[in-house]
Amino acid sequence: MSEATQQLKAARDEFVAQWGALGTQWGINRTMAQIHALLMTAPEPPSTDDVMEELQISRGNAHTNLKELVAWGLVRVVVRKGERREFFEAEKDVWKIFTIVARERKRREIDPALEVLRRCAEESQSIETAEGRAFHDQMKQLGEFVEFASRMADKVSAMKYGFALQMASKFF
Amino acid sequence: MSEATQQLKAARDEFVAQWGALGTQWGINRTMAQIHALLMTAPEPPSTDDVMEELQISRGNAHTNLKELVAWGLVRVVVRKGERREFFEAEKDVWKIFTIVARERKRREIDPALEVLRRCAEESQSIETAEGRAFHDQMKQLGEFVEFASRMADKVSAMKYGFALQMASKFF
DNA sequence: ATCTGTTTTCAAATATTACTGAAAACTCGA
DNA sequence: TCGAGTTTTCAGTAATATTTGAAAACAGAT
Repeated sequence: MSEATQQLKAARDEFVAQWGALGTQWGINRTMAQIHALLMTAPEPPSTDDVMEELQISRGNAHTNLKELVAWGLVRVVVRKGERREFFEAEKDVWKIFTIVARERKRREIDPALEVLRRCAEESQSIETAEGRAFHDQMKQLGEFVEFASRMADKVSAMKYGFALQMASKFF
Repeated sequence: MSEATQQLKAARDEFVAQWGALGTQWGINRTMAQIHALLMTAPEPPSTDDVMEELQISRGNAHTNLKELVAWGLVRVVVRKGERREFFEAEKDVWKIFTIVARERKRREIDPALEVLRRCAEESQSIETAEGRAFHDQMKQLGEFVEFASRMADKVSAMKYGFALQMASKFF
């Protein structure tokens, strides 16, 4: 193996390992993040077995996390003609990755929060004590803010990257 | 206990429980989120023992998570004159909560990612193969985007709520 | 200096989450 | 319809994260 190839392998391995560690702090499981890193930096879409081998993980694990990445929309399944098995290709465009992650996190983190806040505000609507009103107000304020944040996230996700950059440069 | 008080207690308990569950998906531990919910809706700042009792948790657990909330800046320690023990008061202003969480998540999630990307881009700088260049470009693009996102987060966090609203209404 | 109520620490116990390995269920070609 | 290659599932196991409980440290009050 040439010097250059070795260097590249080292850099890539580090990226995979570190991205995995980061994933953990992001509330994403380590393996899923590692696979994502691997696919993002793969010259050709790997198969399940390639992933298993590179990361030294079991078939079940590789399969589950690849499926999860596909469910997020961060990875596409590719079928090659004449090949039975599936290959996996990561989205590499940073703005697309960003909008996908933003949408997904909104769906998982923001929408359920809104639901909770709405229900709590509703349930405390009619409580006539001072404490009751304070609680109701708190729920309402939180709910309105989260609603606002949610809308903003939608708007930004729907933008083209160029437009976002342009807007940013105008404002800041 | 009056009807109204019971209703309120029920609503509050639900909020605490659900906020705790949400916290989990946010990558925040359940107890920390529950305590936060409890404090946000407390008419008076509770003591460690109050928290222990309300949530039925151990002293060590209550203590650790209260400290963590204080470290985030979401909770303040209050000392009452003539009282030896400490009471804990949550920040209730939604915009402040948002900016604190944004800052903290940036510090924990974005900054380390930037660091990794920068190092990988640097290490692959000099690799002259096609694959090497592709890897380097990928790292650079990711890095530049994360850098951009990071700056935006800073700017937004530094805004006054009114200004943010105004800006939002102008743009969307 | 000692006592008392309180906070802080941390090793051990528990709970949660992720992973493995192997078997079952597909899929397509012959 | 059968069989080889591949994907999917899942019960058991391993790894990780959280919580407990009890002891140590601390800070006034006497």
